[in-house]
Amino acid sequence: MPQISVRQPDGTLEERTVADGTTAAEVLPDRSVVVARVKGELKDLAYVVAEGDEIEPVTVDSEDGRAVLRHSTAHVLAQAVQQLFPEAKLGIGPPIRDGFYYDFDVERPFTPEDLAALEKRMQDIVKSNQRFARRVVSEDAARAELAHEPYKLELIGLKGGSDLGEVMEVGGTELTIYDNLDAKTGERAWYDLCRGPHVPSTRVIPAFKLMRSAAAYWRGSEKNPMLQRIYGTAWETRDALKAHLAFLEEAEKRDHRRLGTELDLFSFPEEIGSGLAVFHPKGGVVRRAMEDYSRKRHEEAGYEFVNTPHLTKSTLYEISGHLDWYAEGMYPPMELDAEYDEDGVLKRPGQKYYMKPMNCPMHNLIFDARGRSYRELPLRLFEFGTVYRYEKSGVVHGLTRARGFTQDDAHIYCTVEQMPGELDSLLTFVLDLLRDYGLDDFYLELSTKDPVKFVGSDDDWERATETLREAAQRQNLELVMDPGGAAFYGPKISVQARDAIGRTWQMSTIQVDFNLPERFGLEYTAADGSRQRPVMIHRALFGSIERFFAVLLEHYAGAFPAWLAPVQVVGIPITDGHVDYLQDVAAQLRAAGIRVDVDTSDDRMQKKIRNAQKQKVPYMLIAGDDDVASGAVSFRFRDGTQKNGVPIAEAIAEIVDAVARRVQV
RNA sequence: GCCGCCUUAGCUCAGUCGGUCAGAGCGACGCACUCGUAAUGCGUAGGUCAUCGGUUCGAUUCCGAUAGGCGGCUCCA
Repeated sequence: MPQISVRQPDGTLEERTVADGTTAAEVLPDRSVVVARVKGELKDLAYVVAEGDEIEPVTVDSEDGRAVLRHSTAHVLAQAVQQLFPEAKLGIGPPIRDGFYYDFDVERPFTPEDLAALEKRMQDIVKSNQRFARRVVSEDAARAELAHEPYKLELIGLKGGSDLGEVMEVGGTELTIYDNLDAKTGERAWYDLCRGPHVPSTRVIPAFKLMRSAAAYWRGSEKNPMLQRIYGTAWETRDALKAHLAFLEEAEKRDHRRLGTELDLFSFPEEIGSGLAVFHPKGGVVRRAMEDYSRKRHEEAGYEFVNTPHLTKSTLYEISGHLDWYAEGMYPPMELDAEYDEDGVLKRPGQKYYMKPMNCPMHNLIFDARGRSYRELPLRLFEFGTVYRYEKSGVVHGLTRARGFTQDDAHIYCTVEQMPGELDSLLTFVLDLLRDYGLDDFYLELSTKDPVKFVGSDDDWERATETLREAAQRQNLELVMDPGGAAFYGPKISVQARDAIGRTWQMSTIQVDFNLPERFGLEYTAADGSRQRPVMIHRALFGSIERFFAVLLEHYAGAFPAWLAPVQVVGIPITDGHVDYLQDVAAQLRAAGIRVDVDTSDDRMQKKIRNAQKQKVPYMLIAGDDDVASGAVSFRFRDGTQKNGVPIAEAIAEIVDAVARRVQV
């Protein structure tokens, strides 16, 4: 008669004595409970409770509950695939954010028709109410049972190995197989190597949908064969599924590539090349507004502005080491100035020139252009520096992953002692500035040394990492660790921002670098006359202007706050007779620095409103006889509300004020 | 780079199982309309159906290559 305690909905523990053989399902009878947490571990509801267990219900609408639900749905998918494609070999099938996937080795890739058929078969399996039954097996028994599943066998071989965090198959201390048992006959319909846990039966899966199929390398390595992956999503209710699909639709509407075309902001002409954007006049205005404000803030914060070329001899990146680490990601070099004699024999070797993938080496040369004093430090060099990186063809993605982009790049040279203070004020500066652009929900990520890809001493790394951690902690923001995520030359803090619909984007990065100052032999003269090596801090707030532009575009769904909007005001006359009146108002607005157009087309007034609305213009100023008579204009805002008969001077003041305060309207 | 899919007028997309099938809406332009808060009407112009090559009596339609795009994987200093 085990004594157990059961966590109640109000959080308290209830002591209970239960009969031998009592299962978690029996102590947690609520139908929304899919698994139990026992001593911190998730267990099937079929788990037989033991003396001293603390049993906590995990409901399907909790984070863990959904993960279990999705994982179980992945099993249902795999069963359906093997029914429809008996030759399919199983890869892995874990839950992921918002859903799950399962990888299969199949003769041919899945088609959309296959997915529809699979979804139907999955529904049948769900309806048939198969029970998920856990069974512990020995390694030999598992090998025998799974002899026809080469990938599963490979996983069994890896059991106990490291970095299997995501692999649901063999995570625990023992190997288990889950059988799917028919509700009526108890016959085994399917089985899979899996550490579990699972929902008690397929009937418990309330809502799911297959999303897409795509290829994926087995175990994530380019060297391995490609499997076909099917992505799906599963939710605790039909409404939750519907809400998720609505979210995806909303995200699609906000896609910056779509808005870029619709709002005439930028394009990627095929003639120029993949990943290379041109900004149209309207996009150019937004971009300039973004840059101007950033420039002003940087000036105020003590940055000095520099400019550097787009091209350089290979020497520079040999010194910096970038050619050793990142040659793959650079545009191939141009060979210049080689001379040959009549016989084609090389007389004078050429020079290799590269498009620059980073600004820092150039800034180092500026630091090194003359002797530096400790009195100059911290020296903050800032540049909107355009760089070119040869991104692999499959990764180029609109403005967020381009081959040419402009970094708002600065390098701060300071003493070791100045570093903590500098990092502290820098982080505050970064977050304040991002808030001014309308992002206000952040968390920080600390990327630490990659044990393989790094240079410099462990001491330096440790000191820099600690300093960054301390600066991060002072911000009172959530801090997430990213072990091994640093660049080769130093640890990094990145600022992650959540946008209006809850997606997170990596924004600013701040990196400490002990390496480049050494490679470039950077020095300053200290107060005691000795030569010292500065520490270098790399930082970009936007990351790239193009990318930040895209993030803001999606964040605002194209409806920029007035200070960023390409057209801030559109004047809409009721009839042609009111055009001159509005032109006069527009001239006054223009004199106040406002970007304003008057719609003089021969469209009807309603059509002009529709056009301005579709262009997401923050202010429509409408004027008809009534307004002219009283020296006023009428506002229409993007949300459809209106404010009529506003005296011109007042209207101008309101708009100018909203722009100056950078508020959303 | 790898796998799959896609590329028809400025945009969004019909269509051709190889043979008057090159279409629509929006946009642009023109004419009429002069109108109070999300589409006035009529008309005109626009495409060698991504490019190159092959199969065929005949290709936008089938095949191949290339370029570009999309979704993933890998990558992202």
